[in-house]
Amino acid sequence: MAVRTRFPPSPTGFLHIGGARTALFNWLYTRRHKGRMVLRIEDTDRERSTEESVQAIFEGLEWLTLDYDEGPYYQTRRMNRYAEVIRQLLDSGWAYRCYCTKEELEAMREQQRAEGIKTRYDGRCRERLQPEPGVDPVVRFKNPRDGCVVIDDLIRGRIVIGNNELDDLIIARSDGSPTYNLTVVVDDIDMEISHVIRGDDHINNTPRQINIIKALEAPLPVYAHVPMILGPDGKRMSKRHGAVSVTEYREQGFLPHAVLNYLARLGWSHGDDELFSVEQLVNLFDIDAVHRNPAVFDPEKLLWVNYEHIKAMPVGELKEHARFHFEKAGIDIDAQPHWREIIDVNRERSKTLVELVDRSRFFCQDVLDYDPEAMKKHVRGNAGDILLRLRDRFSELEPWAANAIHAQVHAVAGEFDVGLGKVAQPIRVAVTGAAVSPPIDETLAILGREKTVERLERLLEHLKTDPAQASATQPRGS
RNA sequence: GCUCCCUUCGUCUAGUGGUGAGGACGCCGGCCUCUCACGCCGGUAACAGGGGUUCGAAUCCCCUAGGGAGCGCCA
Repeated sequence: MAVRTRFPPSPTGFLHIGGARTALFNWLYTRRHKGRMVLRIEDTDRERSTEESVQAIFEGLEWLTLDYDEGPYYQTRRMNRYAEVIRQLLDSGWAYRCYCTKEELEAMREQQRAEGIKTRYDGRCRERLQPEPGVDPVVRFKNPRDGCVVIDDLIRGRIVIGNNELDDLIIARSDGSPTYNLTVVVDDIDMEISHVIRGDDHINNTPRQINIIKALEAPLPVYAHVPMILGPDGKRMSKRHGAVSVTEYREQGFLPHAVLNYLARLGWSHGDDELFSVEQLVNLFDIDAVHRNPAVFDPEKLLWVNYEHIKAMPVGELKEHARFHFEKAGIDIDAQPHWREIIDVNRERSKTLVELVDRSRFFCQDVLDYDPEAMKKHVRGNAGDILLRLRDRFSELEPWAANAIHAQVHAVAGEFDVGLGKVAQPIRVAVTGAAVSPPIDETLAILGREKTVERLERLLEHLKTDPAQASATQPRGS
């Protein structure tokens, strides 16, 4: 059987992490089985659907590099088709008009709750012969009363639901517009969907949809219900759990393939393996290895996966992904002659691209002010003398390379009879404005002689004009 | 309330009748060390509970408990 899947978001918000995983599973399954995936925008809720959401979904999918083979189809453009099917169901006796008012239905549910039974429509309009004047009727599907529906779910196994648990659901509103359970069935049939892979919050809808498909005498797709992603509180992921919009992860400096890697491992595994490229995912993923139980989203582990991807990615590619973040920081990374070294030296200490940019900043931009804490801690005592000596040595150092710089730093430490920290830390403050950088010799080598000397001098100047700081001319302990 | 689904370390998971229950993230020690980070070594920590079946159950069955989802003229 040719595999045809679909990803059917409703454009009532951004593409969130749960939807992204559903899209991913569909995509992986489709690619793995050389099938075709269709994108379908389920926008029949005119009240809540927005064009911005449609764009956000496209953007999210594109960022994640999840492409599709057909579509996007819009349900709002298929209204005539739904009307036709509703007509057909009415004509064949599989559907009927219901004139119950909302008040009447609410009273019925109230009654049922009081009796402790499942709230559902009791089918009271099934036998109605005369229309109720002044009421625009809805159309209900006449669900079978006997027998049961069997779902052979690829993930859950066999699920059996008695028809007596189901009620006559509304397939057309009183304004004639179709509802979800009708449109999804019609579309899946028309688009010849072979595999329905969706969140398990849809399990309860599946038997109803199967009954409609049967009434339409169409072939049934294979179902696979994937477990939900839960927030740290064990509840279903939602807006209040923070960054759930996929594009938010881009903002925070995640690599799209790292997000995919992490998402795939939520509910799916391949032995003890943790890190996968997208290509490996496509080759290894299979739907029956997906678990039945829901998974809690762990931001810490996502960070780690991201870090591993940052380390493994070719530097040129990494630069392209980081460009967005460099630009936000006002840095033209392409203008940096040593961009390659800057990225390489920082990537292995950065869990996100935002952090990579932060750590790269001082290489690309002038140091304008000094962290007071760092000044207090490292630029004191004879630090000024040390910096002065360093400035002199560096000015004529040849060649300007990490090992030569290393030797000078050691030599100066020896001359002043201090530990390496007493030399390296003041340099860091001068060169970065704070107390953190890669190894000082590499850092200076990349920075270049000119900027190094310049920044040493600038800090020396700063010390002269700031009497609060320890001065180069004052002996220690005075 | 009713229906459906789920249940191995805090989290993600390996495990399909015989394991000292393994890995990963995190966390805690130690080593390394010019800061940060890495790396290395070590440690903490789980089969929800109760009944069966079996020579033997994390693995099979039942019950209980807990969690999740659904019960719309939303999708």
